[in-house]
Amino acid sequence: MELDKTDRKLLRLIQSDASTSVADLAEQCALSKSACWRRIQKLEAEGVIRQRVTLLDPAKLNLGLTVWISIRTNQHNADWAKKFNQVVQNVPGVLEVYRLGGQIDYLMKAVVADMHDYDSLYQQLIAADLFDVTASFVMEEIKFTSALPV
Amino acid sequence: MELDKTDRKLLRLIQSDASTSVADLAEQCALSKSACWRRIQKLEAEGVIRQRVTLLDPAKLNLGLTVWISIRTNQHNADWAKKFNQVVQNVPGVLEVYRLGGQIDYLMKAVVADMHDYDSLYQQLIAADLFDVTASFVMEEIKFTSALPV
DNA sequence: CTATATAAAAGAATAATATTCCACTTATTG
DNA sequence: CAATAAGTGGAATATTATTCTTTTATATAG
Repeated sequence: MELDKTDRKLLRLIQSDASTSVADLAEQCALSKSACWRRIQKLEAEGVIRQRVTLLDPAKLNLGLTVWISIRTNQHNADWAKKFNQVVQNVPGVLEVYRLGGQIDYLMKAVVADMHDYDSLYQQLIAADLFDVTASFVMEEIKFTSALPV
Repeated sequence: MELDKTDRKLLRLIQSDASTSVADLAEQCALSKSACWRRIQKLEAEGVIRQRVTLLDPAKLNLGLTVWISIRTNQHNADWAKKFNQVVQNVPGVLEVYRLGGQIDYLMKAVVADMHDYDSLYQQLIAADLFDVTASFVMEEIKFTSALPV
């Protein structure tokens, strides 16, 4: 499962555009169509390639406000964690949740239409019994990519 | 540019799998192939659909450590902002950067192999003259989706 | 060094899918 | 109601993915 230079090039290309044809990829990677195709299959089978997704414009869907929510809790037990998990998985608008090391216990990304919409999301969250919640609203998206450096 | 129920269903489907065939999508949305295809084209033209990307597994690419970096600055001027922008755009491993309202000025997501790798990223960043930098390492990814609620 | 085995490659053949085209239906407007 | 526009489904065509076969390269034993 070692990735050579060609695998990496292939990954770089498909990361930024999942709809490029195998023929195009093959040409750019100096491979035949079939060799290129086999490499892609292999990368999928190995799990290097996880998923092909379509990215939408949040603003066009009336989700113009992105908010980062820092959470601290005083409930460090399995039951609470389970409940918290349940809540965040089921609240639409919550896109990402991370458990962190350090001061902040959890970091969460959510998209909402406006402040009023945020408030209703906030109300849903505190049902999970949080200790300290701090919201920071996104003023500007300076960089946003899903492309890992390969 | 109003989205009806069928558009929304279509968007939900392609958000989680960009490789579904038009025929499959058409069936699931109770449309003919050509009607379905035309809707997709329209959504692309309108900019609702932004991009189709391939998501890779960071761990398989030796990028097993995700870090969230909070930044405060005392340089609130255009020159500094421009320089900061330049730096973050060009450092690979930095995937996302947001300018926030509130205590924290900027929030940044980066992927690295390990602590040593993080240190070298940190060194590159402070070249941009930052006031206060706090790193929080991701212990667990509890939720991670690019699918907006439509 | 050659013979042979193994793996990988290219290119042709086929299957699947996307895209276009056209005849027809359904809504809209004066 | 007629006229027009907009949209639809299904067949025709073009493009692309996938499989298959033949060839080429690579490694290894003798």
